Amino acid sequence: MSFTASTPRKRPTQADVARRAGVSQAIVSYVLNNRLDEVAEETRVRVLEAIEELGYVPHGAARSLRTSRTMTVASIIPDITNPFYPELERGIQRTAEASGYDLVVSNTDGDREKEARALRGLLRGHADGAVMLPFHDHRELFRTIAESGVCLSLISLPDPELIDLGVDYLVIDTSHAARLAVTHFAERGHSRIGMIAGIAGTPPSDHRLRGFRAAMTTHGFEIDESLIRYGDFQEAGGYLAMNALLDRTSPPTAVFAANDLMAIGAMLAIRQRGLRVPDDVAIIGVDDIPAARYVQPTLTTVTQFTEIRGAQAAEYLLTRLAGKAPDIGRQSGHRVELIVRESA
Amino acid sequence: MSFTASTPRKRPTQADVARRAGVSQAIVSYVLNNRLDEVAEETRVRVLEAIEELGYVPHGAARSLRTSRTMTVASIIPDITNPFYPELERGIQRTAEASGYDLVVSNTDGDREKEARALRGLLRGHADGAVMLPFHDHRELFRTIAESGVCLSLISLPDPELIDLGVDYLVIDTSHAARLAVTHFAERGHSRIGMIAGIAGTPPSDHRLRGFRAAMTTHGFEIDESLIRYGDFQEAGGYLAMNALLDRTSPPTAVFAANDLMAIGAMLAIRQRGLRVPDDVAIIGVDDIPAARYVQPTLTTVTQFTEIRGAQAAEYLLTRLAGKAPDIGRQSGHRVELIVRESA
DNA sequence: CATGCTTCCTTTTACGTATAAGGACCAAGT
DNA sequence: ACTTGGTCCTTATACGTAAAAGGAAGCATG
Repeated sequence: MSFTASTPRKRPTQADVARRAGVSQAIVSYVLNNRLDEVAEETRVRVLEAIEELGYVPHGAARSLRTSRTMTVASIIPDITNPFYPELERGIQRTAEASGYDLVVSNTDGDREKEARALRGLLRGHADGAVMLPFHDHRELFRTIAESGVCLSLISLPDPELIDLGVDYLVIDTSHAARLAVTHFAERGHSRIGMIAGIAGTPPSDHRLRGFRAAMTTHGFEIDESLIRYGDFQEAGGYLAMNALLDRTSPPTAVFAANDLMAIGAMLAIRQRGLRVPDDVAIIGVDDIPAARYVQPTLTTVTQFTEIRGAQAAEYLLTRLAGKAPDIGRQSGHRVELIVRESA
Repeated sequence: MSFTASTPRKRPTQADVARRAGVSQAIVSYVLNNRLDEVAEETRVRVLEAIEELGYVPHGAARSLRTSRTMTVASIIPDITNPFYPELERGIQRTAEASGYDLVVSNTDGDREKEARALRGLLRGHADGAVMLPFHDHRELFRTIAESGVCLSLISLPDPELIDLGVDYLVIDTSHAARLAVTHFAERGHSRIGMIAGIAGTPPSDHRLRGFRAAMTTHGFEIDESLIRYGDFQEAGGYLAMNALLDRTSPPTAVFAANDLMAIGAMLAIRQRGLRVPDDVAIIGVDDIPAARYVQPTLTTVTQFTEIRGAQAAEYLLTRLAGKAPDIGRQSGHRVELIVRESA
């Protein structure tokens, strides 16, 4: 194997630029950082020309070693293939880029160990801060991270101790989504209502399940535990869970799914049995993913204003990075809203 | 605003660890890099204990300044909200993580300037290499990047000059996808075939359009230019384009959409007019996104084996980063396959 | 004419790491 | 007794940058 073809021409440094412009390295640094008072206009032009000619580009690692800022923010989310998250992501990215930050995305699959791994990456100084939607409890790690000066903006229920450490929260109690769904079902005369929860133990599933139970009780409906099934937040999980529900001697007339993907999977199972949505079984999901508008029948769902929320979480982070945030973490709730389409 | 609450306890360095363990900083570095021959077992244990006690974590920037390796790879893709890309992404991530690399995702919106910006990020040394699906031509920038020693794995048609510089290619000529679609339509007796292309000038659109024209000619069908419309690769674009097609006095009996999202949008437009798929208009898409299985009717589409392909592109990159690749860039084509469902 | 103030440089330092180079000590070989 | 060689350290250096500190010249001030 010869190495004639690929001669990684070493990239120029400020020192190279300085030599070419006939000044010291410091001057180049001053020019790059716009310390206009430090350098004469004529010199500045000469330096800029040298930069152009050599194609100089600052060395990120060196710069952040010196400044202890990386100008990147991390985004730690469970599953990019679930359409909910890219939308969240897009909101985060839009906001981060507007402030000149790069974005690093880590996909955790909702796996505890992968979440921890991504968080430990923060300790290595990969990013100045992170927006995260955690599936698991990482209080200790969060603590260490916050204490080491990395900013955090979490999309979850707030932890008072972490708030004290300056962690911001976008509170995401989607138990209310369940309430909206059950109320809607009730208004349409349903009382035998089932639920397809998500992965047990994860916040998005647990909150919605809790809200479901509360709402059922409020409306005076009996909660039949056998009408509560669990899925994997994917179409397949909704499909399987729905089939299990339909196999019962008295299946539910309405089902609330913890997210849209599972709702869509559930509708498929219903149709495959020759039943109709919403006449035989009504369905409501959560998230309002783009596909909700394009399935047949179109999906009634609870929107969380996903992209806006991502932007908001990122906004928290960026103001904090800019030093414009209070010492104590902020928190804000969010609106959820039922979008009535054809499925319920 | 007081700063008592947030006292960013400065993170410990190797020097701190060394002090605590009663050795020099160099020894700590040796321990961390497993230079077993350099340090006595007893000392090693003492150092490890000190690391544990202080919660030392290596400083990424310092490390990569020293080693000129960042242990991260970048992934530069047009649109994370299009379900096609997260799947590609997942393949890339799986492969990268298996080799201990972190992944940085940049979303370009297919925008020329954003693509260029992400690429310039590579020059700053953000990553050791990148997997990219470019929408635009960046030959000069690619050249500079490759010459500066950053590895590239591109998902596009190969550029001979860049191949010489060691850029790997996953060739993605989806013109063949169009051929499969047209042939399938022909077998079902269609001859008045339209197409919903994507954003004009982008490779995914142009290739498929070119393939479409070629296939139409092969089958001896007349190409009615007014039956070729352009969309934005989103449902909305497909919806609008299909409406335009249906407004014609003699609409097509079959339509090939450049991707599944537009195909789904097109089906919605058809249904809204009280027409049926595939009886009145047959539809074929490209990508086989998850939703293709869940729309009604289910979508006939051409799969590109997306996740596998992402993994393959990443594989190219990683072997190169490991120094196990030939100087000259590699390239491989890929299989595409028609998946016949209900829409055609 | 000393003094201070500007203006615009240069020199120097530090960030945290990896590693080359050098040194101290001890056992073994001649 | 002196090299020789191994083992296990320490010291020193470089990576590329930002910025503090210092210095030289020119000009105005008293």
